[in-house]
Amino acid sequence: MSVFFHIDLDAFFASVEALDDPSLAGRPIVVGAAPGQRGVVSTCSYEARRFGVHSAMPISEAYRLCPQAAFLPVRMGRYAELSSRVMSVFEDFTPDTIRVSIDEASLDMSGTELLWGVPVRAAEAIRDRIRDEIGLSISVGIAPNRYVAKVASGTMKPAGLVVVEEGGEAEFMSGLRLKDLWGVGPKSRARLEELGVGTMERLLALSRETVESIFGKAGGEFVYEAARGIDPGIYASESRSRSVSSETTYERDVSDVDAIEGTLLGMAEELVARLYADGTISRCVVVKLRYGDFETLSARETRPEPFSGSSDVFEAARGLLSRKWDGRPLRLVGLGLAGLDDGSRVQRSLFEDPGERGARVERAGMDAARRGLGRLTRARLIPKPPGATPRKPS
DNA sequence: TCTGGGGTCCTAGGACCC
DNA sequence: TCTGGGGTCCTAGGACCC
Repeated sequence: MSVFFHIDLDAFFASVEALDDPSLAGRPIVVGAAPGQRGVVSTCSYEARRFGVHSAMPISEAYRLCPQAAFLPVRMGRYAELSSRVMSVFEDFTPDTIRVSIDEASLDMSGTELLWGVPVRAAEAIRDRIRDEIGLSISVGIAPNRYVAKVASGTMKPAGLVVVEEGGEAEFMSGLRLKDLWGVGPKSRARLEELGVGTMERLLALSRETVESIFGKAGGEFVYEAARGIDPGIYASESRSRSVSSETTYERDVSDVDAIEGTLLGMAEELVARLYADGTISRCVVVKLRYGDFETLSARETRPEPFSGSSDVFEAARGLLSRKWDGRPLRLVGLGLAGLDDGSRVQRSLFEDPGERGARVERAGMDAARRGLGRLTRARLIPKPPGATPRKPS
């Protein structure tokens, strides 16, 4: 018999802020952009939610709804630190722990009853340890598969503990609202509603063929199975990341090409450093642009051989920018490296590449930076883009 | 003063090859 | 005049999630 736990940290970023500054406890907390800036709410405390504030809401609106809240910046490093401690508690209970994101994990607890007791007891033990040792609150969903456990964990937040017994998956799902169906977002719901399918009950009445005709083969299969509590395999893929990216929304729209290229160069260096640190390579670069009216487009280039360093990436990005950008002021610029590979097959050609010297110099710079010897920065990065300061990547 | 940033996966069309 | 079918790679865009 299979038993999976899905564990979510409640209002994680906001809870960490309250933990680190007890004077905030019980107050509305909004973590995200500063009021007055361009940006959104990243996470908010339950006290702030009572005012209608929620994740992804424009910060200006959050401020309008709840001006008395504590508005705090995202401190990703601190959250990552606590996240690791939480994950290692999970791993004390089962080595089969998948870290789904910074604030959630999926645990295979099958066959652990002799060690930890029945699932509810085990969940309580985990909850108590996270509370006593770290000071954070969790919600747990327990179910015969990872998908239903995930959905269950979200139905009684905060501090929830929801158990779905073997064989009860379909019934559990049928009692939910359409919006609780993980993987079916606003666009898909709107589509269903146009077709008169506004409830889970109506969705369950549709045949597999009908659902596939609405969402296509893959999407339809997902929705059909998910609605019945059959795990569509949401955590099946391997965890190695397939792309890295960085993007910046300017405080004011920018049309100065030097400023935009300066942003891209900084991103190229950051991304290539991450690739080196992970020992991966990429042959595909993507540039993303967003105009003032929110029109968003992207351009990409795939090469036969991996990029040899950040100048290589930057030059490709510059080419894509000149090809795609029409000169209107940009709200956002982004850079990504896709199709990541561990490089084992192409390692030789990478080292024989003429750009290799540059790459080696760059790696030396990164190593030096890690040893605290300071970082070699290209002159281009030093002057600030006039008229617009890119927000610090966090 | 509306609308972040970092990811994943899917689709659809075109190029190209056999 | 009509004109295969499959497979792979690539590109651009979009939906979704945290």
